[in-house]
Amino acid sequence: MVIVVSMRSPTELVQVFRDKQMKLTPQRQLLFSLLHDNKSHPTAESLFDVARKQMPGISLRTIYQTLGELAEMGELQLVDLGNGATRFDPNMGDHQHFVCDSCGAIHDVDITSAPRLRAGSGEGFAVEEIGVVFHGRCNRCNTNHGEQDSSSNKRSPGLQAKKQSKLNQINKQ
Amino acid sequence: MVIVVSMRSPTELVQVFRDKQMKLTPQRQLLFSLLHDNKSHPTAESLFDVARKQMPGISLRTIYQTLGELAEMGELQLVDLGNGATRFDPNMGDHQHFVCDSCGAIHDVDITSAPRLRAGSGEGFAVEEIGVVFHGRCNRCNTNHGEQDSSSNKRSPGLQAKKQSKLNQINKQ
DNA sequence: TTGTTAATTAGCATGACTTGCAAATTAGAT
DNA sequence: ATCTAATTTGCAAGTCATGCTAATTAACAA
Repeated sequence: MVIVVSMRSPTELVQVFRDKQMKLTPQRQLLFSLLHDNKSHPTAESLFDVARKQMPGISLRTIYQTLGELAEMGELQLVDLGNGATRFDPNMGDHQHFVCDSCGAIHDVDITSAPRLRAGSGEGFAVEEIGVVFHGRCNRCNTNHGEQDSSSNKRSPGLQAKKQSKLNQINKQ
Repeated sequence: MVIVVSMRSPTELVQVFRDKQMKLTPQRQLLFSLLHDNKSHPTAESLFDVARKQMPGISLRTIYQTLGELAEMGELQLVDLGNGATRFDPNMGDHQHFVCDSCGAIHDVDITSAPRLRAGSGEGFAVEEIGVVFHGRCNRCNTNHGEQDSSSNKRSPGLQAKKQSKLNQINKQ
């Protein structure tokens, strides 16, 4: 049983925006469609690149703006995996993420396969949210190759894992 | 029973550096002492500020450099809480972190109060490491005030929680 | 103590990612 | 068609971290 919970459909979002008296600009509608059912955990930049193909004049600033609004409205999740840029996840279901430290791939992890956490309460904290990120090697990197990623990737690749950014750029092509 | 696992003592680190034929500069030794038993989860900048008082000429670049080395050597942990700058944690014990979304405080959470996770394996991933960050309100913010942090702090404070940076600067004074 | 040298530091430039700002544009109402 | 407030653009600026290199210096040897 796989539960897929994606962001509202573009049509539904149109309604939400109407209700909030927000303008339905073509830029916003384009992003609605690009995000719908999008499981790639895109960054603002990667969405920008895709959006640009359909709407050459669109601004990266607008991408950030709109994504920020959608996040505030609870229509998508911001995911910070501690590496490069913020990821945007239209999957609003209760799930976590697995990051392959070898190829940089990001996969959703069904929260049910991880026991529900309820810690910290003993220490007097009011825990409202728990972020979990799994690190390791994905299926492909684990079986296929022993090489993959020659450079330092053990852990702490220099504080900032710009590795990720590089990998993204490579993967784009 | 509270298990405290801190970084090696300055004296021990001196030995480690000697063994690795690394120079024992006063800058490094100062950082050894500043990090020892440090439970404040400092950023590079905050360490810089403290270090500067004892060694006015020290460079922020050196702080980053040394912290990076210590992390590579497994002497301290890099902690990315998804807000502002990277945190440095000399506590190498198996623990996680609680972040107060109201005041920005960071507290260690004993991993034993959270069930050990072993998820993702079902999906064919080789999980090597799991990062968990608890969000909520700390004791003080929860009881004392209903106000605290007037500005937007609900969640997604604009992708990048520079809030944290501001709070740090305030707290320094 | 002095000299030698490779490691380290300081300082500035640069880079990645994100936001602030103000002028120009435009969706939606009249 | 007009009006106006919301939105988009484009660029400047900010934060955090790293690259680079000249200057400095710890550690070793004579």
